[in-house]
Amino acid sequence: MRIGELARQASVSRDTIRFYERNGLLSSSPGASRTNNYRDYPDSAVLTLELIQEAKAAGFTLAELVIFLGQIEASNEENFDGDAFLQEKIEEVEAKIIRSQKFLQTLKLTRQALADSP
Amino acid sequence: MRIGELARQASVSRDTIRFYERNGLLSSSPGASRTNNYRDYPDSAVLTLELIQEAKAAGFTLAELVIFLGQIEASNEENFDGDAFLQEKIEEVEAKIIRSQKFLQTLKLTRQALADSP
DNA sequence: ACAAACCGTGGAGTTAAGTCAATGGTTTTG
DNA sequence: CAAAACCATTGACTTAACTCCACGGTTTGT
Repeated sequence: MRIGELARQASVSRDTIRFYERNGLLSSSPGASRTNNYRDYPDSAVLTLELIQEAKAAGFTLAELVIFLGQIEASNEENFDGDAFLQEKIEEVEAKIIRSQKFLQTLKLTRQALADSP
Repeated sequence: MRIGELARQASVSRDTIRFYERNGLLSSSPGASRTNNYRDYPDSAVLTLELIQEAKAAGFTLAELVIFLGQIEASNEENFDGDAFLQEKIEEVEAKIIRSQKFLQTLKLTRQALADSP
């Protein structure tokens, strides 16, 4: 599919897609046409973009995502130890979720206090 | 307490504290001394800074935090409706936690796949 | 008393993650 | 077949959230 369609399906801008691609988070084939040089994306690119949104929500930077996505690629290659990286990131995300939940609780309590007082 | 001590206790830099204060997330008394103009913070500032870290983990911007902290202040003032704001933010944070958990799951599965394959 | 450690202000610089605009091709559609 | 819609590249711009530096005053430890 072409960039506009991908942008619609994944709810991100075309500029963002090109930006991600420049930074190695996504790739496209050069397109079969030969009269143009439009990017051509596989359907799976939608999933990749969704994964990126999830990762960002979890506090990942794009640089970390590049590593993570590379990890997936390399997972059937030999002697590459991404385990330490993954373990560390898992702990970071867990910690972030805990803090987010604590803050969510604060938000809810505040709302309650506001509702009770006026 | 003075800024350096607060920085240590809350694990943020002095520059960050001054930056937050410039942006209305924190306030200090001018200090009793009269021979200097060192900032003086109440012990509660540590808690405020911790709250800020939680809020950031939950995806709040500092601008949103200014509103939220103002909301707390205003909670015993009359006819101010922060409820809509709070409700919206609660939903955003809940959504963000869900996405983070999805991504956490992906991280764990990836780690498992990496452990199983080599 | 004097060096080390601390504090203040002002302003410049940095990084991440986009976003926008200009220019010029290509495809689709009425 | 022309207008509308799409695409590419380049490079400048933006915003948030810091971070650093220079300068000069203050406190504290020895």
